[in-house]
Amino acid sequence: MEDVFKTLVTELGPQRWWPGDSPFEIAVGAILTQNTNWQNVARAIANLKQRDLLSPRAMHQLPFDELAELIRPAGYFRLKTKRLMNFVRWLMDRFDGSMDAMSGVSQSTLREELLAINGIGPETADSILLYAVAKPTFVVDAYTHRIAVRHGWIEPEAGYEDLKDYFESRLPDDVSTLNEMHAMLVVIGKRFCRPREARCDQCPLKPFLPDHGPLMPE
DNA sequence: TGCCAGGCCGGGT
DNA sequence: ACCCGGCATGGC
Repeated sequence: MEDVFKTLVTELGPQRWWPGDSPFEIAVGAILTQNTNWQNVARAIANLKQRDLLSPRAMHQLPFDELAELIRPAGYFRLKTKRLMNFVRWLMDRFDGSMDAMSGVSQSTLREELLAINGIGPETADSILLYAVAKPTFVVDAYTHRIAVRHGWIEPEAGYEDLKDYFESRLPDDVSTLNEMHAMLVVIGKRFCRPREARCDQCPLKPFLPDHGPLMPE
């Protein structure tokens, strides 16, 4: 996996993720991008930013319908409005709206608390932990799963925790590595590992394919 | 034109 | 402990 990491860095260069100017913006993006194209999320975030609503306090006071209308481009907008408000309510109650204050709590405790919020699952929680709070955790997503399965690293039935364990046990436990690794896997996924296409000819990770048999689309 | 995008929840087996 | 339908917009 170290070789995979080095290969990706050589091919892609550092990604400097997550796109976003503040920890709160990153957390909002993590919720909005659930099963959604980032381009649509960017629109929603631009709407919020334009009105100076991209802060915990401002969003906390925003009426449901107004928030819903602004994030509409991100899809599932009524659902995501609830999820954003759940998160912001927790952030205000627990940390007085300060994302920075989150780093004073242990990773495992913070993860449990995030998972207890309705609308925040394992990927969103880990994204916030890694990219907004700088806790060393690996983020699993659809690309991670697809790439790992297609390269024969793990069985197709593998769940979130299986994949998380797979990568974490093979990578150093530091924020910058886990950050870059996930970011680079997403780039690879978008570029070379589309669904329905088993052809990974152009993929820089091709040398790391197992030599036992053809690739099956998950 | 359908398929897809950086999931998660709730109800039913 | 899984399995599935629902949730919604915009680009290709």
